[in-house]
Amino acid sequence: MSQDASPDHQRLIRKLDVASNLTREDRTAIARLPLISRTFDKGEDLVRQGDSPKHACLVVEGVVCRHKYLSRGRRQILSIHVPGDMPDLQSLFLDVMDHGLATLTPGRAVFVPHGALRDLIRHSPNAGGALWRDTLIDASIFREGMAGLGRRTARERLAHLLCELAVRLRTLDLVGGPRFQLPLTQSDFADALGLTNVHVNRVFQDLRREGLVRTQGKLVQIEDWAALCVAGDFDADYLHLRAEAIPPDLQDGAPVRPTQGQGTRL
Amino acid sequence: MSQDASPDHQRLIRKLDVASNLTREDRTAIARLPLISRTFDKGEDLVRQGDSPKHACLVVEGVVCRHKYLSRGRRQILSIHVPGDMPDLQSLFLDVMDHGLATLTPGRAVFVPHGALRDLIRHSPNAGGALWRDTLIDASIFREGMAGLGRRTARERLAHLLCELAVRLRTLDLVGGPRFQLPLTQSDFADALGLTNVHVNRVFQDLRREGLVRTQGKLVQIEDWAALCVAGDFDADYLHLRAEAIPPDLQDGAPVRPTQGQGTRL
DNA sequence: CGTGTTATTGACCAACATCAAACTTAGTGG
DNA sequence: CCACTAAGTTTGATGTTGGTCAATAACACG
Repeated sequence: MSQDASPDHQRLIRKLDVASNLTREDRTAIARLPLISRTFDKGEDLVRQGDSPKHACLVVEGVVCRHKYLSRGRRQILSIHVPGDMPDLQSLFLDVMDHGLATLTPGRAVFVPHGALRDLIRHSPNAGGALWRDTLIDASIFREGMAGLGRRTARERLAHLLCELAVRLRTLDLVGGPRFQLPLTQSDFADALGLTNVHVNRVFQDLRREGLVRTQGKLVQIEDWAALCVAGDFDADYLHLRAEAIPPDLQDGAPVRPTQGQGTRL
Repeated sequence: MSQDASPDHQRLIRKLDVASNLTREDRTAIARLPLISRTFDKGEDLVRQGDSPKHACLVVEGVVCRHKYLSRGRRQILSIHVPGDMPDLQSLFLDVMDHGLATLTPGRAVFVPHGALRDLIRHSPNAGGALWRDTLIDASIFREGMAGLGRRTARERLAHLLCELAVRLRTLDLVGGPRFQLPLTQSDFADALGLTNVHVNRVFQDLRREGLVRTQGKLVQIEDWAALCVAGDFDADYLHLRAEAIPPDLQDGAPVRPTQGQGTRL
């Protein structure tokens, strides 16, 4: 790890390290990024649809989501972000935000000027690759989200989301074990899963009754990791984690999906 | 346009030009990419989930889709690709395919070795940026897809998809006007929209009855662009097209969505 | 202790799925 | 040019998941 990196820089380094290999030089360069810190209440907008931000946002405390509003007040949460994530990195190349960024809990974010990121990319192509790769993993998570919203049942969707969050929190060292806690409301889950809060509530009751999870208020604890993976049809491949970054306690449990083909086709 | 670029190269240049500004040098560099051509029947796999391709695929004829298979034979089409698209560009940085690539019609694709693309990125950072931007627009389309699958009705989803395809085909000069033809089956639409073919059929009948579209066999013609945009809650912003690339005949009709904020927030 | 948020419950409903059959259309070969 | 076939479209009857609405209960926080 870089010796002189601030805790906020460390978060970013750790995040990129989970999916890409960073050199010592990359870390040093990242540690030099200027960061502008700002705290947020729950439910605040960090960036709004239609904005043209000049900074990229790095979450350092709390939970943030990307979301879209549709006609008739409908809302879809596109992704949920935890400390280390850069949820609007795409703004570096896409001038106008096609979605908004909002907090789901109180928290803190730091903002990196686009110019500084461009310099980083220019001078450290490898770190630039890590950033590109991060945006590609983002897209992969969206794809998995599409598959879920399009074809999975409510129960599968909820179980799958819980599995995903468990893995992501765990790989970022944000929680101690497969039992993690996440302060989201059932309405938040509903907006993320394309369901209503009422139905999310009922599905949560099912999962509790079957002993897969436990909830206390807004906190969720996974009780039976393997069963939850099965219930959610969960396979972590789409997160594209480096093998070394996957915590051992989460490595099995993911059902082996029948691979449809091996080897490269020209 | 580059003088010495092959028609296949031209397709790619045109595609990147729709969203990014390419310099003359970029075009020349792109025109030098080695391409390996291959024709395909309908329903063939170009790349499979789990593969680790060493080439990126550029569609030059026909229609291709990215898709995922889930348990119990369920399938979700993630995106539909037309000539000019590079549907697995992400494989440049993500080693293992988290989804498959298959043809929906007979067609032809050319394959670009990853090495050649890496060279291009290294020597033409601007062209590299255009590629990165292309993958980011990809992600934006996924986000819009998530919002649709999660929160839009069957009717809105179908209308929206037709609008999107119309704009993309039009900006790539693949069709002459807002009335375009697309040889997809209703089952293809169903897999893309998270519906059943039966229900897609019924929604198509509604749209025809109301005079929004016309179908003959597998061909779809848009009859009332403005009304279809309204029916699909369609706003092309998420495609992140350069203003100059938007064909005039499609510029209006998209409903103005109330912007929720202006200006950059720090 | 009050007040606003979140969770829970129940009755009822709508959109879309399922299943199965019939009908069209586009090719294909004789 | 016609019969044959396979793929795709259309229709109807029926079932299920999850939505809607509205009220109540449980918390959390000042």
